[in-house]
Amino acid sequence: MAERIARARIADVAREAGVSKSAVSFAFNQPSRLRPETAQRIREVAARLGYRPHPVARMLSAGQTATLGIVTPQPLDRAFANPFFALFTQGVARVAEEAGFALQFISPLEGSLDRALGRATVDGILIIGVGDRHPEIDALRRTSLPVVVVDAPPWLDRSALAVDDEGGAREAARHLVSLGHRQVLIVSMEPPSLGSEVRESVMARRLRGYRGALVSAGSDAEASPWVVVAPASFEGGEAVFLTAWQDGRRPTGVLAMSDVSAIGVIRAARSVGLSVPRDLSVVGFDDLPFTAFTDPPLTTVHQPVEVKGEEAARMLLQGIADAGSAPRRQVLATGLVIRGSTAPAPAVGTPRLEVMAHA
Amino acid sequence: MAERIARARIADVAREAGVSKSAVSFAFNQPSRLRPETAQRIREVAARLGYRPHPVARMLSAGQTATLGIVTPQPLDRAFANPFFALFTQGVARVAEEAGFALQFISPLEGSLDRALGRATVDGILIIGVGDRHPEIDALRRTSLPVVVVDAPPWLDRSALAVDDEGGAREAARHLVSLGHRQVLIVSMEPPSLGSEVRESVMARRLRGYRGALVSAGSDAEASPWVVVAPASFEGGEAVFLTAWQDGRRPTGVLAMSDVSAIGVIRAARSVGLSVPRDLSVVGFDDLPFTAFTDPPLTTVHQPVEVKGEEAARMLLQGIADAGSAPRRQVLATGLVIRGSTAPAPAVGTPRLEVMAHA
DNA sequence: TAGGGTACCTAAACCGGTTTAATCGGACGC
DNA sequence: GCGTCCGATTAAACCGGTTTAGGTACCCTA
Repeated sequence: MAERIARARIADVAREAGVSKSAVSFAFNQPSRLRPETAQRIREVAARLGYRPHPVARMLSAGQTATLGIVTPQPLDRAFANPFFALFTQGVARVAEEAGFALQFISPLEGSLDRALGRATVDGILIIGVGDRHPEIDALRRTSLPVVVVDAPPWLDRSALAVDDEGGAREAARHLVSLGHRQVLIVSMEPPSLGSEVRESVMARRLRGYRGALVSAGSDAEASPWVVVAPASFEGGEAVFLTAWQDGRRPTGVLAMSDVSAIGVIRAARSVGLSVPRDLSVVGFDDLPFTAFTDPPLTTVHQPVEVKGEEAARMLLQGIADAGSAPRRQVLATGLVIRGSTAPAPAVGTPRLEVMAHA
Repeated sequence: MAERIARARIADVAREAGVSKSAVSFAFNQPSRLRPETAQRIREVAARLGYRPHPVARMLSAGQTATLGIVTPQPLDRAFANPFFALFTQGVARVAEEAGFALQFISPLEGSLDRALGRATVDGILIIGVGDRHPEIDALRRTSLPVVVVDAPPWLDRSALAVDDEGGAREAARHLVSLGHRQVLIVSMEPPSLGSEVRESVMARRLRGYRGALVSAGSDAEASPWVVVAPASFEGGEAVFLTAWQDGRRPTGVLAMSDVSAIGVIRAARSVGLSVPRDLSVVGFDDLPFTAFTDPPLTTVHQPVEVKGEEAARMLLQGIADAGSAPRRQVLATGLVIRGSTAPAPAVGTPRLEVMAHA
């Protein structure tokens, strides 16, 4: 029913107030150019008609949108399935809002990031989780908008922000090694999209860290069949551990590249009768807030996710404000947080039997 | 340095291809109106110049933005602090993307939702968590855009979507009562903004459910000094329980209006030497995915958060597509999920002493 | 009383597209 | 041989604002 009243335009206000369009515009943007009474009268008429300048029109003539775009390689619902992304967004949002910028999410439209980008009304782009071999990387490169690349190798002439993935991963692996673990399963993350090869991605850097520490400890991981891939989600971690278990893998430790998959692994481990951390040690990555409350509390690699979001937003805002500014690069520190999901490796030979007894 | 190349405009392509602006536009939107070779040539020139139609200009003449707006009464970083919001967003995103719509978040700009709304370039608005006494409710009411109100009483002529908050809360309270709890602390949520009175808000409905069950069981809650308010966050729940404890409150059960504050309560309870659920039973609300993995697993009221997002998006899309359609109202079911954070109330008199012994 | 400011307001151009109405040349029918 | 219709293309209007360049009227000064 609700007789949708057509939105009042500037011309309506002008006619009603008996002035020109320009006068109406001035009344709002440069009142000093009008006689006070005139400006006042115009504002009253505008209020009466419920007039609001059309934001799209304003954007068009202003040539800017006051909006930051966050590009993800996955559909948005999948991106938000990892709390990591929400946390990162928090950081971005805090800085963006402070600067009066809105937030828009840009995810592949009908499978195409390129198309999505073409439709995005933003002043700058924040790219997260897109490997440098992403099939549409060229589309992203071509953009004339300011860009900050997060968690990926810096592109030519673009600002980049990352964390010390390799160092954090190495620390995690060393921790397991020092606890006596030699049979270690690495749970990598699913590449964001099919065909996107991994060269300098987050996954690759963490893997290097894990491997470096494991190999130098003489772990079986040097043969590298112990790496499995799963989506960064509870279910992903659960499924991948179960599969590995069925394939006959009997690790005493798991290095997961995300907290959510680590939690999934723990659930799966329990379902096959393993006790964490007695039979199986699990290390996550990210240190999301809830990992301090899980059962057991998760040992994980901390990375400053919110700060990463804040800093990325700041870099981008600067790139927008000062188009000529040189690209900046920044790497934030990571560090292992030891909680309750890791313990000394069980004595060789026993875990399997013990498990059987439990099952 | 990166000599930012000015974006190619339609006029540039037209000049370069030796045709009119209209021809260029047709080449992309109605190629049938052009001779095939002409269209092809124009497209080649466009590709060479890296031309992309300016999305803002397109929006302006098209009169639509293909974007859904999500309005929150709080700054975005605070909204995302509750995983509930990310989960809801997942649902919205799934449906929106499928329909080719982008997502924009609208939060108070410089404290004003009204101003933020005026700047939002969206085709429809999804409002979540805004009570009907919100100071800027009128600004929202006046919007000529299609609106779906989530988790709030329906406004005149607006579609609304909610869950059975009262029923779920009642079930939670009855559960505690049936376990013998009579000293129950209710942890409400902080109202989204100062001065926004609560009449038919989520908080009010849940409170009614809690109280109804408690009062009929003869709990002390009828005097109602046992309701405390906290932000929906880990820290919020933690702080509020500690304060209540210091004020001399000695509940045997806690009914929290969000999972995150419930988890915070559990942490606080432990810090004063209580064991959950032996000394204190805690019930959350929302049933966020991670609550199945907490220590102990959380007993909580399930609400279909993602489905709520999906359904809200669907309702809104329909309102956009069919402006004349009648407003719809929908209420989704809730239900208690009993896990490990609730247990029979400790025998009267003992808990306090036992606690002391622990501390 | 003409020239120069100043205060106030308007006409018109512009932002970058889309769309409707008009133009032009050639093929066709009678 | 002339009117008509059609296909291909363009000019111009439009979306709804902002902004620049004027244009009046009035006052002050020489």
